[in-house]
Amino acid sequence: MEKAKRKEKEFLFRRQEILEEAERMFAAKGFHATTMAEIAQGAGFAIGTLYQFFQGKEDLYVSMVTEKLQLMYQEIRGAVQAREDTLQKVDALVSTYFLFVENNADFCTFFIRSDGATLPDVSNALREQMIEAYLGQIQFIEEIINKGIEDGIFQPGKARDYAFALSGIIRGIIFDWLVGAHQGSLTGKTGLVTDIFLRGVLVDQNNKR
Amino acid sequence: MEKAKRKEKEFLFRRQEILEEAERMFAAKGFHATTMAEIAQGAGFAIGTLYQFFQGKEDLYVSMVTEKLQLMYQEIRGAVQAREDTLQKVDALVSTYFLFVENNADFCTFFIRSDGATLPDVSNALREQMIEAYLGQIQFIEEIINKGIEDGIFQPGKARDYAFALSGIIRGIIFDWLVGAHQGSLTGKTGLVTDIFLRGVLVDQNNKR
Amino acid sequence: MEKAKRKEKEFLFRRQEILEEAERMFAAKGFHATTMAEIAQGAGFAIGTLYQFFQGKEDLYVSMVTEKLQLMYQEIRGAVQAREDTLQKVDALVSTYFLFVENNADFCTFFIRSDGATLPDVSNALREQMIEAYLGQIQFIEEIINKGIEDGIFQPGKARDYAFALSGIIRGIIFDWLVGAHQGSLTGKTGLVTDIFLRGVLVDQNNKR
Amino acid sequence: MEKAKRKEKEFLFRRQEILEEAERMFAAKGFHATTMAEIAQGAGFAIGTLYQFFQGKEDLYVSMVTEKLQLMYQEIRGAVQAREDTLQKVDALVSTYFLFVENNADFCTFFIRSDGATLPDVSNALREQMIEAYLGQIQFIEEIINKGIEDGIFQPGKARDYAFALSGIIRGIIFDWLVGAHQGSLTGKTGLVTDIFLRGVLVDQNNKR
DNA sequence: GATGAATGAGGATTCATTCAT
DNA sequence: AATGAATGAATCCTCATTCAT
Repeated sequence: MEKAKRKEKEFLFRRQEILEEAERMFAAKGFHATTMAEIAQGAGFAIGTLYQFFQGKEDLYVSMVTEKLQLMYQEIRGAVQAREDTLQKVDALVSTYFLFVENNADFCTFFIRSDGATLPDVSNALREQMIEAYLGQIQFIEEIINKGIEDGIFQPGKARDYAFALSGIIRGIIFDWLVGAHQGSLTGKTGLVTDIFLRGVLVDQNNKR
Repeated sequence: MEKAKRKEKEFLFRRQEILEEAERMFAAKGFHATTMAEIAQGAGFAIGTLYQFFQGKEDLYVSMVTEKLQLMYQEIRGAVQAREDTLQKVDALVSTYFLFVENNADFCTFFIRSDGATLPDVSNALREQMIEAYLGQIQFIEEIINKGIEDGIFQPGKARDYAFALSGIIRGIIFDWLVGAHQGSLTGKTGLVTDIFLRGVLVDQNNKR
Repeated sequence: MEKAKRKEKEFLFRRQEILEEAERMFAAKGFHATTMAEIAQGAGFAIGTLYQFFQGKEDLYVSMVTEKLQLMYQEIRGAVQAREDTLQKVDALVSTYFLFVENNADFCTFFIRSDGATLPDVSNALREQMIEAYLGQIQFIEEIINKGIEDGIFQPGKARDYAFALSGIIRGIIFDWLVGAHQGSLTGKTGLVTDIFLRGVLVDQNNKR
Repeated sequence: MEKAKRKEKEFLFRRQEILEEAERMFAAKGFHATTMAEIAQGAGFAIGTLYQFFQGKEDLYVSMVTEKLQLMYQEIRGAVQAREDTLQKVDALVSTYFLFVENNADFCTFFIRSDGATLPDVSNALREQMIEAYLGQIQFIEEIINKGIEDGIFQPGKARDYAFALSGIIRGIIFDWLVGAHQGSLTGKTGLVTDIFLRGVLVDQNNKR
C-alpha cells in the first residue's frame, strides 16, 4: 500500500514538527508558562490539530521529553555496544552522553539537571515513567560495570552504587557546563570524568599518573 | 523595648509556621497544584495574612526552598569547618549531606533531585538565585579540594571539576536512596562515596585497599 | 430509469440508518452530549457523509424528532380515521398514542415528556416548528371533539380546551408509565383515560357507571 | 451576633440576585447558550463571584429551577391546605397553579412544558432530582384525591392515575396559554379544568349542568 | 459520492491577589 | 494586624463543519 505508507510518513513528520516546536517552547518557558496556542502557532498548525497527535498538553510534554531521552539513551547504548573493551565502553558512555548534551543544550538545560525525574507539576504516573527510564539507564551502566567486575578490573560488590556514582559525576560536569554558558568543550572532559571514576582524585603515591 | 522584641519573635514564629505548611504542601503537590488558600488553611491563617509575610506565592515558594537549602548548606559547612584534616572534611561533607537528606526526605524528594536548580515554572530571576546558591555550595567544596591540593593529597588543576564530580556522586547516591523507598541507611554509604571520589573504582594492582 | 430508482432507494436507506443511530444516541445522551463523530461511527459512515444527508447536527436532530413525531401522528390519525363513531375515535386516539409510546419508549422517554416542544438549546426557528407540529395534533383532536359537539355528545364551546385537556391527560399517564420503569400495560389504561375525559372522576349519584 | 446575621442576609440577597439574573438568561436562551459571563455581567458581579455562590453552571441552573419549583409547590400546598373541603382543595390547586404560571410566565415558558423533568443535557443525577420533585407534587395531589375517595365523592381505586390526569389537564391548558401569547386569563380557566376533571366532557343526559 | 484530517471559535473554571472592614 | 469576599485574567479543550483527495 503506497498510499497508507505515505500517510503514515506524513503523520510522523507533522508529529515531529509539533514535538520540535514544543521542545523549543517548553525549554524556553517551562511547562505551565507555555500555551497550546503558542505551540500550535509556532508549528504552523491549528490548536485542534495538536489534539489529533497528542491527547493533551501533558501528553505532548511527556512525549517530547520521553522521546528525547529515549534518543539519548539509544545513542549512548549504540556507542557503548560498539566497543568490546569495558574501559572503552565507559569512555564511550561518557563521551556520547556529553556529545548529546552539546548537541541538545536547550533541551538539557531545562531537563537534564532534573536528574531526568523532576516534573513537579506533571501527574505522578508520568513522573514514574520518567524515573523508570532513568533507572533503566542506570541498570545499563550497572551491566557495564558488572562486566568489568567479572573481568577483574572493577572492585566487586557495588555495581549499582558505582552506576549512580558515574551517572552523578557525568551529570555534575554537565550541570557545570550548562550553567556556565557552555564554555569550552564538554566532550573534552571525557577523560577527566573517567579518570575520577576509575582512579579517584587522590594523588597515587606509588603509581603516578 | 520588650514589646517590640516579642512582636518580632511572634512574627518570626508565624512566618515559620507558614513556611512549614508550605513545605508540606509544595512537597506533596508541587508548585502549581498547591494553592495559597490551602497553605493558609493548613497553617491556620487567613489568605490575606500570608501576604503580610510573603510578597506572593512565588516569594513564599522561593523563601521556603532557599531557607531550607541555606539550612542544609549551613549544617554541612558547620560540620566541615569543625574538622581540621581535609579528608575528614570530605567525610563530614558527605555524611552531613546524607544526614540532612535522611531527615528531610520529603523536601529532598521533590527538590534535591533538581540539582537545586530546576524550577521550570518559576521566574528566571528566582531560578538564577537558586543556581547561585548551588554554585556557592560547589565553590565551598572547591575550597576544600584546593586545600587538599595545597596539601598535596589531591591532584592539582581540576578543583572545580572535582567539586562537581563529588557533588554529582553524592546526588547520584541520594537519588538512588530517594526513589528506592529509602531502603537502608544513607549515611552508611558515606565511606563508599568518599572511596569512589578519592580512589575510584579500579582495582589497584599495586596497592590493594 | 431503473438505476436512478435504485440510487434513490439506497439514499433513503442510508438516511434511515443514520436517523436510527441518531435516535439511539440522542435518546441516550441528549443533544449536546452526542457528537456527530459518534453518530457517524455508530452508523458506519464517515463524518463527512452525514453532511450529504443532513445540513448539520441540528438538522439531523430535528429531522429525527420531526419524522418520528410525524410517524406517531400519522399512526394516530390513521387509526382515528378508520373509525366512524366519535367515541370510538377518541378511544382509538388514546390507544394508538399509548401503543406508539410502548413501542418507542426510548424516544419518548427523552422527548414526549417535553410536550413535544422543549428544545432549550436548539434554535428558536426549529422550536417553533415542533410547537407547530404539536399544535397540529391538538387541532386534529379539536376536530374530533367538534364532531362530537355537532353530534350533541360533547358540551359545546370549549373544543380547544378539551383538546388540550385530553392531550394533557394522555401525557400525564404516559409520563407516569415512562418514569415508573414501564410497569404494566400502557394501552390497558385507555379506558381509564377516556373515562376521565368523558365522565370525570366524580361519583355520579344518578347514574352509576 | 448582629454582624454574622447581616452577613448572612447579604449573602442570601446576592445569591438571590444571581438566581434572578440566571432565570432571565436561561429562560431567554436556554442552558447551553447562556454563558456564565453573561449572567455575571447581568447580575453586576465578576465571574469568579458566581463560583462563591454556586459550584458551577449546572449547579446554578439546577438551583434556580429547583428553588423556583419549590416555591411553586409551596404556594400550591399552602393554598390547598388552607381549605377544608376536598372540592375546594382541588379548586385551590388548579387556581394557584395557574396564578403562579401567570406571574412567572418566562420561567414557565421554558420549563413547565417539560413536565418538570426534561433536562436533555444536564446530568442524570439532577434530572432524577427534578423528576422526584414532580412525583412529590403528584403524590400531594394523590392525597387530596384519596381524601375525596374516602369521602365518597371520587371513584375509588385510581387515585394515582387521577393525579396524573389532573396534573396533565392543568399542564395542557397552561401549555395552550403559554404558546398562545398569554391571551386571556389563565386563572379564569380554573372552573373549566375542574369541570373536566370532575365531570368529564360528555353531555349528561340525566343531569344537566 | 465518500472520506476524515484539519480547523479554530468559544466558554467554564481556577486561583493569586487586593482592599474594605 | 488580620480577615476573606470579590475580582477577572488567562487557558485548555471540544467538536461541528469544511474541503482536498
